[in-house]
Amino acid sequence: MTELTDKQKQIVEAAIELISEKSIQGLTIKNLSQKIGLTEGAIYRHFESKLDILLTILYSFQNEARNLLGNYCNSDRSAIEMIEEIFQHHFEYFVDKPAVTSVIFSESIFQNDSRLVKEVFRLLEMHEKALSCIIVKGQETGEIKSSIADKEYVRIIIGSIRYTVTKWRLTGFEFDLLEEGKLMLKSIKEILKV
Amino acid sequence: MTELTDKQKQIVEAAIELISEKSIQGLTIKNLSQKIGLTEGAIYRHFESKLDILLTILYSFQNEARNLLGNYCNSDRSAIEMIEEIFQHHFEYFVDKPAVTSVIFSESIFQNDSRLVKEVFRLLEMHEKALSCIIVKGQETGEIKSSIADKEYVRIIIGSIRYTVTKWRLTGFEFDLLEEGKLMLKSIKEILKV
DNA sequence: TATTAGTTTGTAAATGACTACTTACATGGA
DNA sequence: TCCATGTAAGTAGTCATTTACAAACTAATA
Repeated sequence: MTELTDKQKQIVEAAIELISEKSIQGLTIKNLSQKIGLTEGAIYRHFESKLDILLTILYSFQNEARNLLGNYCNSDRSAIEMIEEIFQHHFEYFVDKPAVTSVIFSESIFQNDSRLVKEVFRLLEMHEKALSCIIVKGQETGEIKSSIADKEYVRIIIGSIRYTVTKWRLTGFEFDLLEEGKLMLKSIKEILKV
Repeated sequence: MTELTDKQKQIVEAAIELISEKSIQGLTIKNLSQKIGLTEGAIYRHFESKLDILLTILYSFQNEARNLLGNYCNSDRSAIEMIEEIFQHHFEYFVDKPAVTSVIFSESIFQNDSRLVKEVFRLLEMHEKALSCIIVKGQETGEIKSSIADKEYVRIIIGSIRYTVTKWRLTGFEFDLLEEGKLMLKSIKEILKV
């Protein structure tokens, strides 16, 4: 978990792009080295193995999620406002870096290694916990309807986002994800309110 | 789109299991032939290519979906009752054939071929259309709340199911999917009702 | 300041295992 | 006899990874 060197960051970024372009089969050491303009051997000066690269990708996503989600639950702001903010941040992030969605919404590409599956799962759990905490607080303050359990809200919110982004990816990023996100947020708010 | 021979069905089934066990990388002609107890060449007596096998898998899912979903929209039954039935059928089917979920909820494994992506997308659209039609009818009869658009309901329902099944798969099918499905259905009904 | 030694980062070429698929040949039933 | 179905052994290519070797930069030393 030490800091990454500039070269390592460059490799990780190229790896994410490769997965996005040609799915996990496109992530080969050869493709990777060509994208960066090095030979294959050079990659191994910066990472022990291909698995090491994939784990590094997942760790970096975990870090970003930790930084973003870490403080919401201790805040006293409006629950719905915070959910709105998380929505907006995520969709803007996806539009900015579409390649990332190919990695974090395609867990099955990691299925062949249990360590990778474990880290993908951890990433999901971080999001679930943060959302759940916000919702429970909103239910306590009476801001969010209590007849539906927090876990059910989490399922609906994360499920809807994932499905929308998956379709966006499958259609080649052709529709306006931000617009779609606004529509989704509107109906989620309708469902949350008392 | 002709009927499949028994041997072809056997190969398709083995292919689905292989994908489930070791992800798409596990689906090799060698693994496939070993699973069936033949040599690699024999596979090519029944399918032209590996792509042909994958397309056949998707076509068979499309057929099943067509058979199941085809008649709901012309029916005059209660919309919520029909949605309940679709829920139940899907979850029972998944519990019965867990390997299938690894294929139909992991579109990214087909990303490397545009023909495969197209057929995956078709499968998604069949489900969306059927659900949408049921919901619109339910809204017309006043059975379902109209303040949320049918497309939004579809997003929530399909998204929630997909997310739940994905987690079920990632955790090695360890929790009770039928039980989880009941919880989900309860909250979806809460959201649908006027 | 110039030289040396050590470390980092690169290359080119090879390794052995695996990939989808093909070929020439064999068998067994209609 | 012929056709469907099988086999064994190949093809040509790709895969992750390793090896031996060469620059290039750092830092200490003469």
